[in-house]
Amino acid sequence: MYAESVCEAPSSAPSSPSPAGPGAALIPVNRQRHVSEPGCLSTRCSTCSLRAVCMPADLSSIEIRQLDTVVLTTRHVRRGEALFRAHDVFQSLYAVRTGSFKTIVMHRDGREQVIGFQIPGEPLGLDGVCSGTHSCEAIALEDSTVCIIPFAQFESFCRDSRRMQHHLYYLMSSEIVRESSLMMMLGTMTAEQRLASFLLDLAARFRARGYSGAQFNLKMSREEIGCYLGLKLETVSRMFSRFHRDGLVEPKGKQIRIVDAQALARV
Amino acid sequence: MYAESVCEAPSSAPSSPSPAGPGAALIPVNRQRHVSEPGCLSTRCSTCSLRAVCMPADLSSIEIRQLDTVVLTTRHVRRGEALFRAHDVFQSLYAVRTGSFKTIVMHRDGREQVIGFQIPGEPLGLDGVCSGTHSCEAIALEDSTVCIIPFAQFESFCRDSRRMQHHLYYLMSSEIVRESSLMMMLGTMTAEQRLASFLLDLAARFRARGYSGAQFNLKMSREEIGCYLGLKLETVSRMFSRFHRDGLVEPKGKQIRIVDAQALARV
DNA sequence: CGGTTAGTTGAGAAAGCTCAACAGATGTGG
DNA sequence: CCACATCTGTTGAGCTTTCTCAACTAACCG
Repeated sequence: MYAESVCEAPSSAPSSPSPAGPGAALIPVNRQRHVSEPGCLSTRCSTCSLRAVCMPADLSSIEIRQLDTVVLTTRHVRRGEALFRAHDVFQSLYAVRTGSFKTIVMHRDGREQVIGFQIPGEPLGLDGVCSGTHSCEAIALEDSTVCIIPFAQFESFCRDSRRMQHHLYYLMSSEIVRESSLMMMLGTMTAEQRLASFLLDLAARFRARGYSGAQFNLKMSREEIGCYLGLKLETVSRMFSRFHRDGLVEPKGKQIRIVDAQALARV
Repeated sequence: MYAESVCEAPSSAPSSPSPAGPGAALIPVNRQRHVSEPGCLSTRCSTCSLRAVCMPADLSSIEIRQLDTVVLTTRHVRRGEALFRAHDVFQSLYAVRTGSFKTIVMHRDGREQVIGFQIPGEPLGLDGVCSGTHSCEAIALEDSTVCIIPFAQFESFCRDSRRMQHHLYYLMSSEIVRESSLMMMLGTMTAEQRLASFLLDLAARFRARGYSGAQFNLKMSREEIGCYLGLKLETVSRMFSRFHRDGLVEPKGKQIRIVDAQALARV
């Protein structure tokens, strides 16, 4: 996890054996026995503390109960493993429960571009809806868990619930807007500005989840950051050093402390 | 228009007076009187030759009739004018009928990034769904016409028709995928490769509409192309010259002839 | 027809890349 | 628990690509 104070399976998860093999990593969740620990993620949407991030705020209790019947399973993905790969058949959307992912698109010549980093509460797999196969791949940056949202069931739920319907539109349109502003970054910004806006974006997302926006752990390498920002890892490293020298950020390897967010925004 | 052989209001449109002032450019279409000319765009979806590009292929006749009751109006946008601007309230999706558009996102400091060029049959406005206001703006590259798809009505139509519902998902997800591959381009390609893939993409889209993929008119300036590709206009111009010298493309100003598409794909 | 805009080309500057050396962190097996 | 290997990150030097600025030409418009 990025922040220290998160309660579910923290760094013990990496060493604990995955309940299912890498081939069949679907783990059914017992919906009756599992009771959410205080302040923790539940295995059901109805009691999950991330629901506010992941689902619309104004669901009725009936809708929430119905949601529990759609989102029945979770899946663990070990660090470095893929949740899905390009050309995999699209069957489900996913929501990050714990851990984090990168999504990448691959050019035929092997070049890859990281198109996003996903942290808890964020959706994965929306790219698969249009063609029935995924166009990008999602790789876990650390041992992670996702909720599985089978698309067929979710769709029929959406036909019943206008709010859910809207939420699905919302998710897809948000992804469109997110990617637009990323294109703006790639097309018009200097290396310095790209890294600054990356850090501020991450900070805002952590803050929205109740974590510190001023201090967090990057789970991705300098190379992955570069791949996301359209830069080489050396350039990313240099920019971190520059921010450090100028008193904007205190990077200790992957541990980042944002010292002067205003200045970072002005870069 | 890009291709010469398109029948509806060709280059006469620019000089013909807009039926409504620039402020209130909504033009009601009389659904009964207007009959589609042979091979031409109709003012109704049921008889529109672009429907195959714009809507799902397998609509029932009932659905098509219902579509006619949703898409009632078109709007003319003069060259350089905006169909919508950032922060405008989102009310409708649009489909380009004639002409072409660019969509741009603006940074607060005035920098702008072109995030797409839209030609007939392509959707506009999907960015507005998530927040209720548009995040980008759509500017006509030439005198153009769009079909107006009021989102509220379209949504309720989608609740009745699973095919339309799917199509809306399809449109949004396609936009996500399109933007991903654009990010790949901006993040990993050289100037030469960017221009090559831009030309090949345009060619494919024209071909899909029955126009020549080997020869077409660019309605956008070198500067706008640069803004899309994350390059300066001089660089775009130099790359055109290089392609010309190498016998890949014959550019005569805005008139482009692709001589060696294979080589272009190999760049 | 003259003024304006769009496109081309050249020369020099700058940002970011490549290659290389090195330092720290991490992990592994003895 | 240490030694070694590996991986990740930092820094420097020189190079490449693209940008900037400028001059010039072509196309377009009133």
